Amino acid sequence: MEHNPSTQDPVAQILLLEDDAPLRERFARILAGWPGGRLVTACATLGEALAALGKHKVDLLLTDLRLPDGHGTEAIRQLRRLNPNADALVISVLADDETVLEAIEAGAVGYLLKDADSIELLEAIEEVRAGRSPISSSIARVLVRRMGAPAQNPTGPALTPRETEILRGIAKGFTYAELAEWLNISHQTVPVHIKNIYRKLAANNRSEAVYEASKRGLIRL
Amino acid sequence: MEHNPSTQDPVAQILLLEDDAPLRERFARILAGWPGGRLVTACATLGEALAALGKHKVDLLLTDLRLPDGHGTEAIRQLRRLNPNADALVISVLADDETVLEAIEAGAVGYLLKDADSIELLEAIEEVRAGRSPISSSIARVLVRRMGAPAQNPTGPALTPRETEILRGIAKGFTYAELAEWLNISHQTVPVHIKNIYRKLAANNRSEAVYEASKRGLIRL
DNA sequence: ATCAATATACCCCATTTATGGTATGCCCCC
DNA sequence: GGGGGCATACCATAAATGGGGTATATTGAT
Repeated sequence: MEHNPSTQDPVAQILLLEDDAPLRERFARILAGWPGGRLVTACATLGEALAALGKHKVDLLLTDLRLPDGHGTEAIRQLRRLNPNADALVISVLADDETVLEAIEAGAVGYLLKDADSIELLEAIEEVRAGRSPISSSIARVLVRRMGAPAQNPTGPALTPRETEILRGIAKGFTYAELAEWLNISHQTVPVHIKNIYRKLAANNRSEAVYEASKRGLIRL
Repeated sequence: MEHNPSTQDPVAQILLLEDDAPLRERFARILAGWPGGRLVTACATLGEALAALGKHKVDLLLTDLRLPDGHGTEAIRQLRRLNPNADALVISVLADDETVLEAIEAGAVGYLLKDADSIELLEAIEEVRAGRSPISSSIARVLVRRMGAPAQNPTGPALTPRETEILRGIAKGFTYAELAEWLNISHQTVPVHIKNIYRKLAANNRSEAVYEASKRGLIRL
């Protein structure tokens, strides 16, 4: 994640999307007194935000997720369609896996949980602008759980080392013959392992096996 | 990630693994004056740590990654083999994707970058014990980049909507016939799309296509 | 000492894929 | 109004795969 100061506007054009009026105004006040960015608009609804995104160049979107007329991820998606270099920072009370993952997938690079200790908004914005990802620790846990240690908690039957090797080979598109040569075994033995893999993964063919194994964290792509 | 106070020892048994003597001692001193945990041992090498893990019950591992005789992820793996409920918190200067992902995969739930502002060790430990994931923002960016918005930054040639649909079907193991029925098109048309997919992804068969597409973020598994 | 799991090897055959063509209708953009 | 990209459809054939057997050697655990 290179940062090129020449293409990076030193003063960020900020769009704020937050339906709670007191909070929105609080954020707006904080931003008003901050030289690092300019608040383009403060919106209370998704509709307003989508309209505003069409009218103004926005570098940074600060957004809530649960909105009266839709979901903040829509604003994130629209932002990144219009300007792939723009960043989105989520500020939400929602912390369930699905919501968090959807926001990250939509393109959010930061995610602050709206709770407890007052949010260090400007600090987080600076982090984002510097190419880092400020994320509340509860939210980070979702990502860690999602990415991490699936090898320790395999969902179904475990694959033997040999099977894992072969599975990796399959994922890379090797044919039976190539796998046999690669592993220095008979081209007759390869399908045996593969059949066992299919049984364990409840798959019926190569691509489904790759899909299943990847979903279960047995291989990393 | 439920937290059950009854099975959670209120006083964490902590193993510290850090090869840099001054830092190790600094951490040890911090832990010594902290009622929330007990420092079982402070190790300087992977070997010592692996031995210590065999001898003592450890709830929390604080570890560096680059060690004179190996990699801290090995200690994490060993820890989690012995006690799947134990947590690992990485403290390292390393921030490259591969290192970070390997540590998370090994089972680390927190990752503090050893830099700049003095590490808030106790705060981070408390976060970990509370089931959260303290992660430095530079490190979090690695996770976000890995999980997020690849659809916005497709690496190679883009797939058409139809191709994407078919690719998803392939990943799920559908045959040509099933795909044709699913999409209500001729079973003759399916291979045409698939050929185009192969060309765009530089793949030669189904599993390689799934592998490539997943790596490029064109599909999410 | 035995059993279970793993890895190895071979055979057969129906089904599925991969690859090469050619061709038409649609829609959008310049 | 023509060009480009997309989706559609068909044909033919060689290669690869999937599923069914059976069998042996090794190894680690009981």
